[in-house]
Amino acid sequence: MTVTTSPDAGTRRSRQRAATSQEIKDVARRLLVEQGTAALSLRAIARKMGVTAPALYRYFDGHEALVAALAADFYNELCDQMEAAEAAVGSEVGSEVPDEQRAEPGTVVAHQLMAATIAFRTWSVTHPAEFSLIFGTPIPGVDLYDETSAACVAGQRFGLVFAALFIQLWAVRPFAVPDLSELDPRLLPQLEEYRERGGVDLPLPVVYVFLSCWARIYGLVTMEVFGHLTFALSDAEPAFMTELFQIGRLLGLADVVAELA
Amino acid sequence: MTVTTSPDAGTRRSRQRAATSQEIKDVARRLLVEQGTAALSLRAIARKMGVTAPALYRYFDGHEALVAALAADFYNELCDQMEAAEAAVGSEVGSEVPDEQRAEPGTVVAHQLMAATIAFRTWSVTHPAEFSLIFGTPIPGVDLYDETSAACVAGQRFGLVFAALFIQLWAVRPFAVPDLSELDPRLLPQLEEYRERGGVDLPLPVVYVFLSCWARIYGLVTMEVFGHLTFALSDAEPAFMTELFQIGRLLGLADVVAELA
DNA sequence: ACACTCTTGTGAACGATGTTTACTTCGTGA
DNA sequence: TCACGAAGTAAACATCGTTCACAAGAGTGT
Repeated sequence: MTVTTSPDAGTRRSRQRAATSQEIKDVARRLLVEQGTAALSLRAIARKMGVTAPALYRYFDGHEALVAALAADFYNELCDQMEAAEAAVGSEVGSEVPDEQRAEPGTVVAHQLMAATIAFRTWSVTHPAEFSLIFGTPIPGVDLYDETSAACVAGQRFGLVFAALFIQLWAVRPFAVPDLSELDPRLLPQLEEYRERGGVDLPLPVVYVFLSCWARIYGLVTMEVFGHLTFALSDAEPAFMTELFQIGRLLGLADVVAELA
Repeated sequence: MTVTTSPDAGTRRSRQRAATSQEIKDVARRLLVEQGTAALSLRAIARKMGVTAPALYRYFDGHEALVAALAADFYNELCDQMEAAEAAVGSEVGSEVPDEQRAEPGTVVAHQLMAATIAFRTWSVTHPAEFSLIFGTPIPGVDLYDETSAACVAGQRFGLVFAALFIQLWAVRPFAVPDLSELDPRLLPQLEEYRERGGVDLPLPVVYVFLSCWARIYGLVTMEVFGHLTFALSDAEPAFMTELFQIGRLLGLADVVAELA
């Protein structure tokens, strides 16, 4: 019934079990990618595996549980991609020119933030089905943001990837932010609570700018993936880069933007 | 087979037909709202209407056609709401103070733009199921943005509500926009084509700002409706208003924002 | 008034789906 | 060795969209 999350601990049975569990998710993902959300059916998965549908209930509590597990995996894969892009920039930029010779401090962090954002879009655009599962319309009956859900912690990890870079950037290279008076008074306690609970240790206006930037990126990428931008643009990548650079300028990264453009 | 779009033209049979067609959509919507996307099934609709499922095929080509028709209706309802809000502001503000006495020209248009945007969010938040259908994950098998689809022209109408206000605002009260050099070169021809085909007669940077603003609004509202913002905010309305005002300032409407805040 | 046509609706059926239940088979740990 | 528990199966139930042949009815032309 309950999915044993044991990694590969001993008892060869559990290893077999984990392998089968993984195979189910692999087949499910292949079906999802190749034939769309509608093809993500237990029976189809079972058929592809040469097994009957009820057998899958030994590994997942049902269809929605499997979807939730997939979502968690996708979240983590996306985070991995973003962190990989971040790490790559770190070595590249860092090795080319010693940090002391740079005109501005925090250039590496800025590049990492850009790279992570680009990686977010790249993964999303190249994995539209997976993206839809985690960022699209909530699947009826699947509370992705429920506690006790693996997808929930994965989602929080995702949030922290951006947040950590933002915090670093602010620490090493603060930028202009709106005045507190420009923020809706009712927003402040919410930001305050998020700062504490989410571990985003920043001044409130910076927290707002962070959320605002994330919403801009999310909006643009979501529109692109869902085809809600085709009414205006045939290829959304240039628009994304333009928007990213505009955000960069907003964060006082004009030099980094000029370097990348 | 084909849905007769005749309003209520003569032949009492077609009136009856239109009424039944409307009842189907009404029942479908009630099911959608009360029980979610999954409950939007032909059989459930038929059951509620005291009729068998195949009867519905006399009115709609199938499940996806019904969904597309609903989407078109929702689009139009949303547009109506936005235009109503726009019209209300026009009379209010216009009657209070004669336009010549205002400090800045175009204040009415600015208020209308704000009101329409707020109306967009209000409708979206109070109609999450309907919103999901038109702005969420594309339903597999339903090309909402296919030509020949009623939803397509409704979608274009929606785009024009914002665009028209933007054009008016720019005409009467131009604002600061990014330099052409800040736009990705590959973006320019796309903007140019959209300007012509979409009838958005504006300088290219203004077209970009328009799309950027729309993406920001879309992103924030989508995140709110889909619950992708709950990780940080318990009530997204203050954040929305803050973002809206920030956009207003970006469009040189600091006075209007101050007035509304 | 009659017959004819076209519309509307029905019932049965087909192939899918998720899920539950009882039953079998078989590996593994004591 | 042997019993326990895990893994898998077959059958069944309730759904779903969709198609088909057919019956009843309204509307119409003569």
